[in-house]
Amino acid sequence: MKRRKTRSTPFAILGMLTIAPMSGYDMKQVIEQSIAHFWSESYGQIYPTLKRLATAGQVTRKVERNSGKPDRQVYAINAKGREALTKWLSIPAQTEPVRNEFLLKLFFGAHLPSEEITERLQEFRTRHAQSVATYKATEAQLRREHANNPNLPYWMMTLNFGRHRSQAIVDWADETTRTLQKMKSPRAAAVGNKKR
Amino acid sequence: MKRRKTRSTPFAILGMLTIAPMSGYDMKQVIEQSIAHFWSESYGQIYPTLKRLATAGQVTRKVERNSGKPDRQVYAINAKGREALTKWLSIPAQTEPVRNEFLLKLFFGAHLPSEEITERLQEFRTRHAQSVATYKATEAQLRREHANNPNLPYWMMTLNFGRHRSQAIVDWADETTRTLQKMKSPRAAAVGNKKR
DNA sequence: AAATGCATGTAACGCGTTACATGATTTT
DNA sequence: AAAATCATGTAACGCGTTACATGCATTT
Repeated sequence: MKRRKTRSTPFAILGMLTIAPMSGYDMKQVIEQSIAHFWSESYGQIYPTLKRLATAGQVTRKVERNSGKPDRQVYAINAKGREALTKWLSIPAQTEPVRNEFLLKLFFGAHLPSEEITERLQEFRTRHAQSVATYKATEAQLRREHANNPNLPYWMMTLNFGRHRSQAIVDWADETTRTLQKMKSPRAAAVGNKKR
Repeated sequence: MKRRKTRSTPFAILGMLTIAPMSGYDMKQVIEQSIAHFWSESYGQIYPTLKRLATAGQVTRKVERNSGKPDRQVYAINAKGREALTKWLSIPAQTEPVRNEFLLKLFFGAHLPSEEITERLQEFRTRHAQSVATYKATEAQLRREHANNPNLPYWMMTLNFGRHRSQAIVDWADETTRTLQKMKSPRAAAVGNKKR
């Protein structure tokens, strides 16, 4: 009677097909250019899942023959698929267990020289500062290229989420860098000052 | 020659043992009270891993016999274990693939009534607002109870991280709620106003 | 000549969660 | 009387990634 994981992969794939019919190969690229900042799928998931969805009658498959290039198996979502997707969408998302290796290492930071921590922190900050820039650029691009797309508001919301979060992390990193500086400076050692 | 995942579980466990020697059972509780906001381990991982670490000579095991209660297998980290941990800590954390079901559902929000989205968003906001409160409380508690612990600064950093991130999410949720309100109000439909 | 892109798929592997098994003691 | 806590462990299962296999066309 325990809660079982709602394997979300088939629904992620159904969702992608509501944007446009596409092949497994396409889908990998589209995912990387749209939801990569909060979702990922590998070919090893995509191809078998598309097949299973076709068997379940939630998507239809059409073979596109191309001269030279391999055949493309193009999938499209149907009414049954849309129904299944909508049903799943209306179930509140359960919070999945978080695992952040960076924080884990920071938690045990006392076992490393603080210069090294500072370095890692800077790398981390840089990554997220770049993310903020990317989010902004993508927002502008989407507004231009999909102005009348009914999905646009929701796409913007997820981008906005990423931007807010990354910006918060940048701010935290700067604050933490200052903390580390203070820890290194002699003033901070006022209490336990045994040497000198 | 491809990058393989650095299974971090054994190192998380070694790290926990630097705080204090403990049993597998203890460790589960300690993890839940300390790093749960960015890390989790199940018994199914902890027990076998402790055994393997003992075989590898990175931890030592002592049996504590108790009247009535079952024996406790208490593990402690040794020099070899510390070495392995430090080595792992100095490797920059690779960014693991993110998967956020909430954002995935929001991304496909156009398929749901916007009232439902608003509801989910509010639940989400509440969860993170509570997190912020918990982070603050935990920070105060740690400052009191572990004032002279050399790990304290690093523990605070991870808590701070969580607080910043959750606060950013709360802010984003409020902003997004306003966006949803505007979408519902008739003014916003100015462009595509076909009916009426 | 070698690498990259297009395109589909399977097999192997690893990690992690959940369920199950056991059993005494303490709390509700 | 039932449920929760203490305590350890294994087995089964599922999901997801990575590696492998194939092969033509195009780009470097």
